[in-house]
Amino acid sequence: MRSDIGERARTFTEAARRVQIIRCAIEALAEVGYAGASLAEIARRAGVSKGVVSYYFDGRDDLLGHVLLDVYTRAGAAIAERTAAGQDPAAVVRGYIEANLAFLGEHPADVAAVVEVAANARRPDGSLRFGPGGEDPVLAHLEQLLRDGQATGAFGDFDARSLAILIRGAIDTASGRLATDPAFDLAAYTGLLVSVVEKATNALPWEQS
Amino acid sequence: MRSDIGERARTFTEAARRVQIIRCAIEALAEVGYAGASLAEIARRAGVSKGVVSYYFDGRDDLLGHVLLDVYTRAGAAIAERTAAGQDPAAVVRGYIEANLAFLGEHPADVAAVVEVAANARRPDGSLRFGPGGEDPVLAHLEQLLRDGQATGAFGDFDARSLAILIRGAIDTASGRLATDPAFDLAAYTGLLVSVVEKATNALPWEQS
Amino acid sequence: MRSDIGERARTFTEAARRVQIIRCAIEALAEVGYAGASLAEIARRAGVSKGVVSYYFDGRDDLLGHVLLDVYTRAGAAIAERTAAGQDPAAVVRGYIEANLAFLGEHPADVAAVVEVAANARRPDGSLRFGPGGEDPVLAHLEQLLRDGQATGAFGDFDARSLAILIRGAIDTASGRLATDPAFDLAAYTGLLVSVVEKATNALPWEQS
Amino acid sequence: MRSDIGERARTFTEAARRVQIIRCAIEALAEVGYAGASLAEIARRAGVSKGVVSYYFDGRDDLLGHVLLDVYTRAGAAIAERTAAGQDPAAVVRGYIEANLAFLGEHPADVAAVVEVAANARRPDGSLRFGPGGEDPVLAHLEQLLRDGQATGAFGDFDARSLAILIRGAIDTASGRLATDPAFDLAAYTGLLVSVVEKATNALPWEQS
DNA sequence: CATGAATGAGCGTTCATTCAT
DNA sequence: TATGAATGAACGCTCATTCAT
Repeated sequence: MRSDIGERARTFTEAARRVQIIRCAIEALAEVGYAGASLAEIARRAGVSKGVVSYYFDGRDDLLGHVLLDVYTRAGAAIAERTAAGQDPAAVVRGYIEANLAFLGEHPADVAAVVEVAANARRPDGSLRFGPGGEDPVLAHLEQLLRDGQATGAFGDFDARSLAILIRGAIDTASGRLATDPAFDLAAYTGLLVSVVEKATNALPWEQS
Repeated sequence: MRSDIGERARTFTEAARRVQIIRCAIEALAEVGYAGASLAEIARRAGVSKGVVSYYFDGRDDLLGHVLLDVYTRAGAAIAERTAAGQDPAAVVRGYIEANLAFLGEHPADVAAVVEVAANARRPDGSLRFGPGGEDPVLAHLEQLLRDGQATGAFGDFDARSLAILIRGAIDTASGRLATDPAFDLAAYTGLLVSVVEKATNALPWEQS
Repeated sequence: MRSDIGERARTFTEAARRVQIIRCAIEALAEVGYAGASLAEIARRAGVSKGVVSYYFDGRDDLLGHVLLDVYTRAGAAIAERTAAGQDPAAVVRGYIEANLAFLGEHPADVAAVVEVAANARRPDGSLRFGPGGEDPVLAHLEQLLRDGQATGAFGDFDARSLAILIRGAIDTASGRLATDPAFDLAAYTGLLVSVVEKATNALPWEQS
Repeated sequence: MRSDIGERARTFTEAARRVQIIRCAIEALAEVGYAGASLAEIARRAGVSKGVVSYYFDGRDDLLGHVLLDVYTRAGAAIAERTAAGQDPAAVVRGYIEANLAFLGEHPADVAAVVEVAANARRPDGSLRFGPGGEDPVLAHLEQLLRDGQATGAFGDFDARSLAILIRGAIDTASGRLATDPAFDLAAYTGLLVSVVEKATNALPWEQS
């Protein structure tokens, strides 16, 4: 069987196996890193033979791509809840940040796994396989949230692209911090980032609520 | 020949070879990543045989450690210039950010190489070799700059540790951005980050709630 | 697959492969020596790829350890038959010598392989891995056979340890002789050694000064 | 310069260098074994560069051949003293054994080095380079001493070749014993071996002096 | 004479992948 | 479906040897 992304899994059993393998891949990536997460290591954690992994996925790269897809899907759903239309832009951006960091706090291994794959998976020519090639939908999404606020006049006149990059950087760095620094205070960090972004987006800093 | 860090290089020729190899290692790390930067690849770029690299360095780990040391040394010197004592804290922090991002703009491959090594080099037990274990001097340094401002009253009352993490995240993300996004405007980003940090550290948010 | 010594082989196929590889390793050790018996050479003789050897054994050291174990087990069984309890001590010692030299004559490559491994396998610190460290059970066993004879009065008063060393030296040297000297007469040598040892252990050297 | 064995060394300095290197090679062989005694290790012990060793000897094999030659020469001289013509055969054989074991006791490293080289140095085709090919002068010498005794009637009727092999085996094994067993009593062993050989060679065992 | 820079072949090992069962 | 046997390529590394200086 080949894993045609986007095609519905044939059976429940099959889907469950795939999920199980993806979960074990995430565990391995988070604990022993990209190079350490060999097929043998992932299979060992899943309690199956190496062949099974090759059977359900079209090789290691395909499996790691599904790790990305899986985590992005779940994180995206959690974030979408907090950035639903109809709210005022400031609340949307605040919700975006809080949802991102909350997901991080609840699923640190998932995020760590995504970071490992995104930073290391490469094509044979050496270029990043999942690198921000061209568009980067994650960044574009956040940038759009900021532009929405500017369009309605709720936000001031700042460089939306740059601020989006800054926010993503501030969010992404928290993953590594969480993994290695037991003293890291995620709640305090969330509060600070929200506060900083509010100041940065405020249309009238001197009359901030 | 062994690479006794801190010991004076025996000859000019030797030092030159070591620098050349380090430069090629940086190039390889930036272009094809940690796993792709094999001894063979580095040797190929240097136009020498694999044995030469083992001759000048005590193995791959030692070479990559020297890559870190080399870049940190040069970046640290550039940053130290802009954060010299005697200035007011706001200028120091601004200088810190500008120096970091300027180094990034001038030496993107060096920074990318450091990121590759720091994110991937692991000990035999699987733990990150250069990971922020315990103290993280880079972060502690920035945190201290912020605390200095708070101590003098130049800065307000914020969580210095969290802001330091935020700033480092905003700086570090710029490396990946620069490497993959040709439209990335480093100057605009620098300006925005400086402005955001100024607002975050401002001692007198007098209209703020 | 790991080679858990003492654990039952999982399948018949696996056990057969392991035996085949051990046999080829013995052949290689006997013919081209310790350094020449590389994984590639052993794999070549077995008609498989290098990876197979690593698959069935936990590296070269583990394989060579199993060579020792395998030969010792078979030789030990052959010797035990001839040194069964209940016989008089002189018969036991004679049986010991004859069984050793008979095994040598029937399995010269096996013994040569053991000699290669025992003489050359070293720990990372340089010390012999299978060297007579501390007790040397082979020597101790023979020494005990001699002491048993002394205890019953069947043997005279000689230095049992020294005679054991002498006998082992006389046995071990026959391996190299057999391998390189086509004129070596094993039967005559066995007869002489038995005769010499009988004189040395004789309880009644009544005409002796 | 090439080391044409048998040609007189050009200068005193040169000869001294060669002796120094041979001495260090012996040391290395005795301490870290055949594989561990690399050119680099030998050069390190001699306090010179690797090139020097290659300069004074025609490669590693040539150097190790000279190690053999050097030790054999010195041991042979010591043995010759004790086996001078004109003595009765029993004294000659006794002298041979005592001289061998005395040399071993006084120069254990030299003998250990010889054992390492003789057991491991091989030709490209895998055959032993210094193995007892064809004649084995050492063994033939001892065999002749025994035959001399038989010819004069001093010794009885035994298989001289076999007894020579036995004696050599008993002597050679003492080297390994001495190196690894601190409790080994060389004097006692020498006494036992001499006594055993006297019994074995005695023309009239029941009238032994 | 002596050095040390450099090579190139071979080492043991790992691992993604394939495939017969 | 699932296994595990097997491959083959690449890895980091060591070492005897060569050679310009």
